[in-house]
Formats: sequence, structure tokens, C-alpha cells
Amino acid sequence: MTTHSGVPEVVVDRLPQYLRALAQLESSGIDVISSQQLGELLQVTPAQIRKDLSYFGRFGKQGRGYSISHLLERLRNILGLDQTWNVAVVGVGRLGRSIISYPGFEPEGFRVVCAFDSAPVVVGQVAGGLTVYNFADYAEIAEREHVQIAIVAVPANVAQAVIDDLVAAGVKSILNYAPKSALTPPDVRIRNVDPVVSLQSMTYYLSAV
Amino acid sequence: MTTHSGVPEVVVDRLPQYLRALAQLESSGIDVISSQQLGELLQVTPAQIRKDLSYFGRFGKQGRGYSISHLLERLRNILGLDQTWNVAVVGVGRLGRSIISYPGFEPEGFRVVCAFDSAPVVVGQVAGGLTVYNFADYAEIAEREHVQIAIVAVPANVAQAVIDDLVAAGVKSILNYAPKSALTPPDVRIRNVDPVVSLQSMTYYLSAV
DNA sequence: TAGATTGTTAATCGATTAACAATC
DNA sequence: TAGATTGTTAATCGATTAACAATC
Repeated sequence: MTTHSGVPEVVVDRLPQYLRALAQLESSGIDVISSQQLGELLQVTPAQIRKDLSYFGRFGKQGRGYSISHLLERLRNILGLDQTWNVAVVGVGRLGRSIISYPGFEPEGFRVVCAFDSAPVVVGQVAGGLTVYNFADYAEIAEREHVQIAIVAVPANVAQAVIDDLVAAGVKSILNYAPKSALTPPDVRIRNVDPVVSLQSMTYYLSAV
Repeated sequence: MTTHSGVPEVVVDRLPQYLRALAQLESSGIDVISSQQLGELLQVTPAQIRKDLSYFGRFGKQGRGYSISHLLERLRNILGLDQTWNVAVVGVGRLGRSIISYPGFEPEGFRVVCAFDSAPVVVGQVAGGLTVYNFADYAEIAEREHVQIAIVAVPANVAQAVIDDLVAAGVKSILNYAPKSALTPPDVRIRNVDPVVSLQSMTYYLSAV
């Protein structure tokens, strides 16, 4: 549909923040907000908000601001959040099980529809209501289940191999919980979720004094 | 000790990546690496690696590259990772329990030493070997236990209030798992760990086609 | 010494912000 | 209409990269 070539990634990454703040404002009964007010709430400049939104269209009214419900609808549409996304979890250890059972995905339109592991003792088990499949069968099952996003929760030492397999199976979006930043081709999106890395840069500032 | 004013935050945030890659190289028996080689591994330019490191000193040898063990030691020292950090987990629900039991913190020098909740049914319980304290007593107990970092795992609707209390108690580093970006004073470091936000920007690229 | 690679400066690139005409 | 705020351009700021003298 739209070509996304023109929009900086840093702008796309801010849209979910706007979305979340607007959703909260809507639920507290507010109808309209200016870039000034939203900027105060999110601690960014009003100019940045207006510029970011201008990559996608003209959603405001001069002299008035933005209709929250209208802007929410447009942002959801832009981000592709007006549909449900099917997610596969790869790696059903302690962390994988937490992810499968995490209640925060479903309300936002991300549905964990299948789980994979390579260990024979784990394959066939039931975790969070899902039967665990053999990762060797990933491509076939993921296609059948219309999986669009893979969440990787395997040990660091096999992360790259697993991610290579996922890429080979055609996966274009990966959320990586493994403590290892993996290499992927440019058309594959990978985001790392790693609490230790976040802590490791904060300690820099703690050590300062 | 050092004043950190001159170093861009984006540089500090890359150091843990270098650290991780170097640690892996060391464990595979490699002694020396050039910025060129490390850049290929991490998919960044060699110039960026050299420039980043130059903010902190001169760690390489012309014509040769960087001694991995020496660079590791220096990076650990710069980031404050040559000591153990005591961590408190606030919010002992499903997610908080996962965090307390997560085995990835301890080997990296982050020790979860206490846990807090506000619900009377949870206070006094044992979770992952830790007795859950009343969050009302945070300041006193955190001081006694020498806590330097707080991990927040409470529902979105109380996240800001909890974080305000932590800031009032003198916490300077917060890892926030709540699905809500909270406001903090400039001297308080907060990092958000939110898988849903990561997914919500990836779907933008999936929707493209 | 010859070859390689650093550390650093200067050039480039891209993102943020300020300013303001357009307009609700 | 008068006041407010957008959308957008131009200016500023900061980060990345290229280039190369210094030197191991």
C-alpha cells in the first residue's frame, strides 16, 4: 500500500508512544489536544510531534489541535494496529513460558498462536494452553497458523542459528529476548528486549558521582 | 570520579554491545581485534567504534588493534560493571515474580536483594527466595539493603505514583517494565522495557508490502 | 623498515527545533 | 473577526563517517 521509504525509523518508533498517551487521554474523557499539551505530557517539543505526524498526513485543525479519537484511529491504521497479528514463541523454557502467558499482548492485538522448541522433552508439552511444536517444523506450521511475528526466547548460544532458520522460513519481524544481538538481512526487522543491557548503561551514570 | 558531561548518551548505550561481543570473542579464544573486524561483527562502522572508545581513552595499538582482555577490563570499569549492584523489584505479581527468578541478572553482577508490593495478601509472602516487604517501607529497607537500582513491575495505572515514590526515596536508576512511560527528574535515569511498544513499531513495516 | 591500524580532525549527513504564513 | 494552533520551511544542532597523519 503506502511506500514507507520516506519516513525515518526514529519517527516510526515514536508513534507507539503517542498512541499510548492518546489512548490514556481518551479514556480520561478528553476530546482534543494541542501539540503543546501533548508535548508537555511526553516531554518532547511540540514541533517534533507536528513534524512526526506530518510525514503521514494532516490530522490537526489550526487554532484547535488534534481530535484524540480521530488521531488514535489514524495512528492505529498507520502502524497496522487495526488488525490482529499472530505471533509464534520460539523457545519454551522459563522465559518462553512467561512470554506465552504474558497477558499484555492480547489486548493490544498480538495473539500468541503457537510455540516451538527443539528439546524432545519439551516438544508435545502444553504451555499456557498451547501445544509445543518441534522447531524443525517451523516453516510448515507457521504458514498454516498465519504467523507474522516470531518471538525468540532461546539461550544466547543458539540464538543466531535459530534466527537464521526463522529468516530462511520467511519471517520478517523478530522480537529477540535472547541476550545476543543477532545479524539479519536488511529486510528483516529485529528488536532486542534485554533488561541486562539496559541496566549496563544505567550503571555508567550511577558510577559517576 | 570522572565527570560524564562530555559523552553523548548514545555512545554510552553502545558500550554494553561492545562489551558483550568482546566477551564472546574472548571466550572463543581470540586475543586481539581491530575496529574493522569488530565493526563487521556488530554491523557498525569501524570509525564509530574508534570514535566511541576515544571518549574514554586510548585503548588500542596502531597497526595491531585492541587487546580484547584489556578492552573488556576497561569497558567494565567505565560502565561500573566491576562491582555488584543491588536491585529491588517493586511489584510482585506475575511479571515481578518472573523478574525475581530471572537467572540472567546475577551472572552480570545485578543481585535482586529485596522485593516490594502494596497488596496485603502479597506482603510477607516468599517469592524466589525473597520475603516481600511492604512498599510503604521502601526507603528504610532499600537503604538498609544498599539498593541502588529499582525495577518496576506494577500495573500501568499506578506506575507513575510508584515511580514518584521511588524518586522521593532517592532512587537514581529505574528499569520500568510497566506499560507506561513515566516522567522523572533529569537526574533520574529510567529505561523502559516494553515488548508491546517494540512490536507496535515493527508492524508498521509489516503493513507496508 | 613496510604494513597495518589507531586516534582525531574535518566533512557529511540527518534529526531536531524555531519561526511563521496559512487557516480553522 | 481575533486568537490559537497547525503544517512546513529554513536554521540549528548533533551524530556519523571519511580521511589521514601518527605510530605501533
